[in-house]
Amino acid sequence: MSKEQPTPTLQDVATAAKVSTATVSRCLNFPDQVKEKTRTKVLKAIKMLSYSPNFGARAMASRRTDTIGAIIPTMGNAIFARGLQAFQDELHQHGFTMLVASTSYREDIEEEQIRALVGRGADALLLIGHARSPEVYRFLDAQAVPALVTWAFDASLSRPSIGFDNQKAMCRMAKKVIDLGHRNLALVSAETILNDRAKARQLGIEDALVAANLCAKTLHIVKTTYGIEEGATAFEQVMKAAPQTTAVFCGNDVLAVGALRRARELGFKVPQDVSIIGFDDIELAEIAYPALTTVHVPHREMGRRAGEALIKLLNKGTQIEAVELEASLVFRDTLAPARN
Amino acid sequence: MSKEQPTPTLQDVATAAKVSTATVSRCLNFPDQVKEKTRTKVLKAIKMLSYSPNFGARAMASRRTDTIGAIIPTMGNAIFARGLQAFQDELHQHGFTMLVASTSYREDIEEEQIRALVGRGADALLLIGHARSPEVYRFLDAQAVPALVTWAFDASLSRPSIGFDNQKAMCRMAKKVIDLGHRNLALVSAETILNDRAKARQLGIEDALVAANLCAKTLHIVKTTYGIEEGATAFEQVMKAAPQTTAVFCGNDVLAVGALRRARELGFKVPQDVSIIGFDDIELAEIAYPALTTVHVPHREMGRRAGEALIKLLNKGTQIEAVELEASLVFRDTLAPARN
DNA sequence: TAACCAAATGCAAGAGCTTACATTTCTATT
DNA sequence: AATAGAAATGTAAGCTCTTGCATTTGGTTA
Repeated sequence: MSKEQPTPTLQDVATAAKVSTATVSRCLNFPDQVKEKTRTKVLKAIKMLSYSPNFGARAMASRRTDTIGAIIPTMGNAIFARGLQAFQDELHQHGFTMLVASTSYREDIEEEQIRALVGRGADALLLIGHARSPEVYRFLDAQAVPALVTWAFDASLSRPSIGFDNQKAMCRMAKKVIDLGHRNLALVSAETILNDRAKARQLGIEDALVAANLCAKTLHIVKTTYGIEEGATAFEQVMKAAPQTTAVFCGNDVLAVGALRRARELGFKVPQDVSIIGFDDIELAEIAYPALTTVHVPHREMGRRAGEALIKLLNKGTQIEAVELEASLVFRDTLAPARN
Repeated sequence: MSKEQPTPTLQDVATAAKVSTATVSRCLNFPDQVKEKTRTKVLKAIKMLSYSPNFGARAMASRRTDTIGAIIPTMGNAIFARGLQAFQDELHQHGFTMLVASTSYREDIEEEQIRALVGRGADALLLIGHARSPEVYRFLDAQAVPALVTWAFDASLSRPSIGFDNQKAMCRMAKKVIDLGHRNLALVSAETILNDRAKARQLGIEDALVAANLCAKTLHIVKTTYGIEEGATAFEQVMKAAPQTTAVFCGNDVLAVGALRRARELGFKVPQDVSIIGFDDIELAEIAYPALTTVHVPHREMGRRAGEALIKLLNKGTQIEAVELEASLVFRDTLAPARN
C-alpha cells in the first residue's frame, strides 16, 4: 500500500558491490570471514542503497532471531518498568532484542500476545506469574519456546521461576503489623483469579493472622481494578464497611497511594488513625506523603537475572535454575502502632 | 539450539488435514473462502499440532505485517507509558500489533532500534520528537516506512507530527510565573542536544523572559540526566550557585519531584521560599507533596490520535495530517508569588 | 442428462535470507 | 616456478508462507 519503490534486497546489494549474495550475508554476520577490501566495497553499497536486512527472511533461513519476548500485564505504570529495563539492558549487552507486549491483565489478550510473539520468532519468553491455562503451556512446549516466569517464585512448580515468594514476603510484613497491635486488618487487592501474585499476597496476610491465633476470616477484603483512583475508592469502601480497621494493606503501591490520598481527604491521619501498607516499592512509594511503608521487590535484580538465565539457555543450552530472591520490608512513615 | 523437535508448519497442518497448504492458508486469512466442513477439519489439525504461523514467512510472502513500531527514550518511568498505552489500545482495536523499543535517550541506540524494527517489518513507526540525523530519515524513506512524530509539534517541518508545542506551553507557564513576581528563574533540564522537547522548553522560558523585558541570559540553567535523584542534586546545585533563585523550572516531573524532595531536605519551604514547576503531569505530580504545579501533556489523546492516523495511512493511504494538541497548565501547590 | 458456472481447492512460483559445499584465489613453501 | 593448503568467494538449496492461475467439485438450468 505504502511501498511504492521496492525496498533494496540482499541481491541488490550484491549486484551493486559486484559480489555474490553469500558474501554480502557473511559481511553482515561474520565480518572477519571476508577480506577487508571486499567488505568496504559491500558496506559502501549497503550505505548507498540504505539497505536493511529483512528480519523475517533472516529468521527463516537461520532459524533463530536473537529476540526475546516479554509479556507484562501493563505498561501504564512503573510496576514492571524497572525490572523490564534491567532485563532489556541485559539482553542488549548480549546482542539480543527485547519485544514487549502488554495484556491489560486479561487472560485472552495474554494468550494472543504469546502467540504473536512466538509467531514473530521470539526465541524465548518472559512471563509474569505462573497463573495461566495449561493449554498455553502446551502450546509453548509444542513450539519449543522456553518460557521463564518472574515476579513470583514457587519451588513446587516444575516450570522454573526467578522471583520472590509473594506470600512469604507479605506474611512477614503482616506479622510486623500484627506485632504493632493491629487486629482489624483490611486488604485492597487486585482481582485474584488470574493473578497469582495478588492471591499469594492475600494468603500471606491470612497466614500471619493464623500464626497469631487470629481468624483469617477477619481480614476485610475489597477487590478492585488497577489505579490510583481505584485505590482511593476502595479505601473509602473499606472504612465505610469496616470502620474499626486500623491497618489497610494494599496489593500494590499504586493502590496504596490512592488509598493514602483518600485517607487524607477523608480526614484520617496516617499513620495515627490508620496505617497503610503497599507492595512493590516503586518510585511512587518514596514520593508519597507520608512516605509509604511497603514491601521492596528486587526489580532490577530480577530482570537482570532473568535475562542472564535466558541468554545462557539460548546460547549454551544451560537449563534455567529457579532462583528465589528476597523481598525486603521497607518501613517508612505510613505504619504505626494501632491506636488505643 | 533449544529446538529439538521441529515446530509444526503449514505443510504439517495441510498433511494432517489432508488438504493443500493453500487451503490452510486461506482458512487462516480468509475463512469465508473455504467450506465450513474443510475449515473445521483444518482448525482441528491446527489445534492438535499447536500450530502457530511463522510470522517471518508470512510477512515475506504477503509483504505486510500489521505491526507498528514505537521507539521511546525510556521505559524506566511513566512519562511515555500512558501515551503508549493509548497508542497500543488504538492499534489493537484495529488488529495491529505494537512493538516497543527504548533508546535510553541515546542517538546511536535509537538508530539501531529503528533499523531493528524496520527490519522486523514494522509497517510504520512512531517516534518521539523531531531531532535526529537526516540520514535516519533518508533510511526511512528508502525503506518506504512512514514515521510519525509525537510528543512535539512543529508546523514548519515537512514531516508531520501529532503533538503539542513544547515551547509555547512552557512559555505560557513561564509568563504566569513571571506575573507572580519571580525574577530569578532557574531551569533544571535534560541535555538539549538530542532532545528537542527539552530544548523547546528552555526556549519557552527564555521567550517569556524576553516578552517581560527581562534578559534571557538571567535564566540559570543546570543540565542533568534523568531521574529523581538527579533532579535532587541539580536543585542543590542551583541553590548553591544562584541562591537568589525563587522559581525552579524542571524539564519534567521526575526531575521536579527530585528537586522538591531535596528542597524539603535542605529546609526550603515550597512554595513560600522557592517555587518548583514540573512538566508532563504524570501520576507522580499529583502524588508529590506538595502537589506539583506542572504543564499537562495530553498523553492519551496524543497516543490515540497517532494510532488512528497511522492506521488510516496504512489501511487507506490517507496522508497523515499534522495535529497540534493543547497542553494545559495545572496549578497545584508548588507555585506561589515570589517572596518579598 | 448434458452443459454451464460459481465456489472450492490445488499447484507452484516466489518473497529475502543463510549456509553447506564447491570453486577460485592467495600465500607460503620447496 | 610449481604446488599444497588456507582463505575468500560463489552456487544453489531450503526456510515457511501467500497468491495468481489452473483444476476440480457440485449445484442449476435447460
